[in-house]
Amino acid sequence: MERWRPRSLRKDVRTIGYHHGDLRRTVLDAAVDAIGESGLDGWSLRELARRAGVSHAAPAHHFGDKAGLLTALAAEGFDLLAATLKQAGPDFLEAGLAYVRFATEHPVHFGVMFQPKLYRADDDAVQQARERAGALLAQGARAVAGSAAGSENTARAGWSIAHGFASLWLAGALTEPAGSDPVDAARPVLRRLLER
Amino acid sequence: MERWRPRSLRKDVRTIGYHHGDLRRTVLDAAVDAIGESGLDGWSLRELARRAGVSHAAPAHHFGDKAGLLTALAAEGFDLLAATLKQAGPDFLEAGLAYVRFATEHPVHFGVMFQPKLYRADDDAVQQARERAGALLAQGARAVAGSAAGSENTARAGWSIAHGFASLWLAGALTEPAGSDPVDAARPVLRRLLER
DNA sequence: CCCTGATCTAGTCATTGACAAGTTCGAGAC
DNA sequence: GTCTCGAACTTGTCAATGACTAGATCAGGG
Repeated sequence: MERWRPRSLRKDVRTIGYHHGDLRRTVLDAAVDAIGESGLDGWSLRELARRAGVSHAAPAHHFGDKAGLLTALAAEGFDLLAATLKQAGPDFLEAGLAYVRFATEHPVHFGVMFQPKLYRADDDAVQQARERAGALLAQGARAVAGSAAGSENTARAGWSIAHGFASLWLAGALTEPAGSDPVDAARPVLRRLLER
Repeated sequence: MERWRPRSLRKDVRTIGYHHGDLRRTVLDAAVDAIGESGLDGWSLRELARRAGVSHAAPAHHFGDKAGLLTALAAEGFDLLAATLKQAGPDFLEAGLAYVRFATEHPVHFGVMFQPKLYRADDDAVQQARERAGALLAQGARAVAGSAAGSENTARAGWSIAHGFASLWLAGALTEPAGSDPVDAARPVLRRLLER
């Protein structure tokens, strides 16, 4: 976009000089935007660099390579999910709705998180964040399972129905309930696991 | 791999001459293999061409571009899903298990199908195949929903739990039930939607 | 025998991911 | 104040890729 200028002339504009200030954050946000617009294939590290106004190799310093950037995205996603679940509390229905809310509010993170082949799933930050979110998920699952026999399967059922609804919604497969709020649409569906 | 040879010398090996015979099928299969091995990013049209032993531009003739190939894959996937559901019959549990079986037996197709941004979802072949599969899905859903009020939501719950279980299994998120058969693992989970 | 359309080859160009080497800059040591 | 050092970023480069164009080959019908 903007032509390169000598350092001295650039200093005046914010802190955008040789040191960007928070390039990592900026590139990460640009990636979310780009992927959200064009899908998981419609972006490149170089494009993100252009959006951020830095050289084509700058992002590599922070993320190494493309997989590294997606790894960071996944880790951030699990952290966001953990935060959302924590806020929802231990009730199953609330946890499930929070899960759906997270997925629809952060569709790019959600999409990356559950495609381990896209990133380095064995990364430390990812694993730790995943465990934090997993613990909170288990908590919500226990609420519906109680301590009855087969509680494992009930927990899996809870996770599956929330995850499935969110995935199908994001895929545009549930167009019939119209463009209403996904969380409202999810409520009566998730309830089916409780009532009968 | 193999050097180019005049037509006369190549004819002896199968029907691999200027006309491959069934390049479309071959490339499609190669794509499934490649994506299965390296994920949705780890393949290229040129690599598929090399695997098939044709020039780097040959696949483009059949699919146009990368998205065209994935479009063909998605259409094939919906057809395969329809066939699997048809075989399972109208019972909800059987349909759900068939859904899971399809996803785990054709993980690449499944993964592509529900990421519309990767391909041309408005393609005719895709839409028709999607509708065929959708009709059979609705049939299985009706089995659990009956004609009660809120049957729409019950149907969505059925689809969600099957889709969610399949997705999580493929993502490696359900490692705890060990490497057992995914369909066996799904049975008690799907049942939770029926019993209580 | 030739014509036509489908299939595939060959050549090209801008773009990309990844890497190597050099430059700038901030912060702490002295 | 100056020196040093490491982190942040730039510049340059290369093989690989997607997409496009033009041309070659082949099969079948007239």
